[in-house]
Amino acid sequence: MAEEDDLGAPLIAELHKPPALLPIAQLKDRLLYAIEAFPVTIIVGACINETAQIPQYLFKAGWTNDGSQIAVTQPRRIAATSVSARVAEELGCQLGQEAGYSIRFEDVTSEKTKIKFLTDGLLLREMLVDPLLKRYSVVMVDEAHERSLSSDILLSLLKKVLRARPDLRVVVSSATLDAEKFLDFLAPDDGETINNKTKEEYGTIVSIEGRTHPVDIFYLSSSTNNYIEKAVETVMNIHTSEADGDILLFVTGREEIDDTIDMIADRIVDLPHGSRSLQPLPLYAGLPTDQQMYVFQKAGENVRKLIVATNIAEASVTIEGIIYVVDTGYVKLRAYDPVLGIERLNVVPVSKASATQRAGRAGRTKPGKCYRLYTEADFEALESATFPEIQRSNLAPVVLQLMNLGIQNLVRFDYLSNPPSALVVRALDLLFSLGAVDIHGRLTKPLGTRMAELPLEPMLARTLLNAPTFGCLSEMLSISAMMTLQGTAFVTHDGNQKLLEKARRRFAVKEGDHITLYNVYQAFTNPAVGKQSSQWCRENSLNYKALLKAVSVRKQLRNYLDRMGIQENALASSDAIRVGGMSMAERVQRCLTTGFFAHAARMKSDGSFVTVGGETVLWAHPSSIFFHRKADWVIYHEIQEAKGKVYIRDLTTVEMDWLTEYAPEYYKVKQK
DNA sequence: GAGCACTGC
Repeated sequence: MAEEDDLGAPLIAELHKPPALLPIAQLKDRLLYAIEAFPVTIIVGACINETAQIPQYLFKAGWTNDGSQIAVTQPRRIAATSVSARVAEELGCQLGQEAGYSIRFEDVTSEKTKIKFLTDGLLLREMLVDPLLKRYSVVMVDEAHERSLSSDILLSLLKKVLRARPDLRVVVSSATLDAEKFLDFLAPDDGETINNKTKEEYGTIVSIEGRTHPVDIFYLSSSTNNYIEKAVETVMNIHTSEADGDILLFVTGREEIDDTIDMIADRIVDLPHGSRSLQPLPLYAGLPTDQQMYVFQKAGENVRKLIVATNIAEASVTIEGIIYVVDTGYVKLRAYDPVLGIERLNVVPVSKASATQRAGRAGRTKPGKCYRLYTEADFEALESATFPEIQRSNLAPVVLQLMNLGIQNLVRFDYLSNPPSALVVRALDLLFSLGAVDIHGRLTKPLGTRMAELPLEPMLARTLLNAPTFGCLSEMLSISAMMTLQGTAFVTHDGNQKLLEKARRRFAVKEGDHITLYNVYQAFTNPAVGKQSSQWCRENSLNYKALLKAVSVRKQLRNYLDRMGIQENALASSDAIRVGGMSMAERVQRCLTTGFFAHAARMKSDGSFVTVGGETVLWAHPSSIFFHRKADWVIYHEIQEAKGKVYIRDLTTVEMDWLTEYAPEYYKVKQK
């Protein structure tokens, strides 16, 4: 590997030091002691084994004898279900008995359940009805180092709960590096006490690092300015000179995956006859499930798999048989511009934690090798952990949820990492303009609390809650459910984009994308048309799994509204809105305006759009029916920048008068 | 004119 090549940057090895292993029995005793003695225990370096074992230790040590439960939160549904299944097996019980899981749409628990795995987002929802989490004696937050929005918020709230409940035990599981930060955050400051405990008495760190196979790390001797070319080079070198074992290559997105696979395909042709072949396979979240399956199938005789993946392979998806990891050192991360309200996807260097996680993917079954396409000095210069999501997201949904939990002052809230105040202010502004927050900064009742309860972003929640007034509740339920699919409804089954566009045209209407998606939902669920079948989806370039999800989401939304006592035909509540002779399309268009007035734009003669203030040039996303058609005023669901161009997605035509009619305050201010 | 990193309720 270390030979000079055209790119002038050979890979050099870092000497590998075998880690010391802590005997499992000793680990158990230390953990049980720590959790007994300290309200807060931070566990460093636990992998799947420990995540499954620790709650069982606690269960067997009597932490649920008083009838309470142990909660283990996960950032992803798949982890909650798979780890709970494993624990149930180890306990020798049926899943849903002593061990179970609870995720959105699926509650596999019973009165007997003692160990409950759930997503961190769902535990946050539980806090609405049980703010002190009284049913749990221990809450374990797994994968805290990922710094997801919900696990960060959960830790803030747990910090408060701990002060009110000296009996509660919080266990935070993190991969290396950040342990001190979590402990500092949850424990009292130096010299202070909480429930009569000093910082030293309040929490402890237990380290169980190094239980996987060793992975040799190689770095470049000098940086490269074309990591894709270097990646192709490295992959080919591994393939021709290293022993058996599949390769996992991390790049940043779909386009890079396609490019890389094309380049590899060109190089494969040059391989000598009779040599082992290389099979490149793409893996990214947007890939339809049937195509993702190839990645998990064993390669044929004399074939080496090369999986070219996004970050999905870093933690969400695990592939057996990976011995070699090639890490370009980059990732695509979301950034939110609070001034323009635009989301961006930026390619940025990974964090040390990410790089370590990526390398670890090579050592799951036996010792492996990781090739980092950057220098050791570059690695040392990386941020230790990924920038927390709370510092780079649209915070309107979070702010709404926190207010509904009784948090009044969002600026002074005790965050694990403070979000930039511009993000908080922007969120409050939006919530105010939607009527969820009053002039005093308090959540309104019932509108604000209802919006917070719905599992929808605020603008969509507001729209749905307005639907009865326009006599289009049923339609808006379907549209809301389809919007949660985030553009995944249509899909190419064989890479044929033309078929997809043809299919889209079959459902398209002149009013725009929302009603087009409504037509898709109607057709899919119609017993005489789509019959909720995968076959029909295939024929219409539709994503079967996504549409099934829409059906579930719609049911759930319907349940929420039923519980709120919201039904169709609440027309009498507002005689200002005359919907009598109005077409259903117009009712939906007007209703959408009441939630998305802040996302209004007008098409210019060149086909681009401008916002009301006229400061930004926008383009219809290629998936919109207005990519090709003319329009005047529209509202859009989402705005995102890609490659320097700002795209708006999911557009529906509106009349300018509706904007001032339904949002007079908002447009009065804007026009000054 | 030509495109979503990844999760979650």
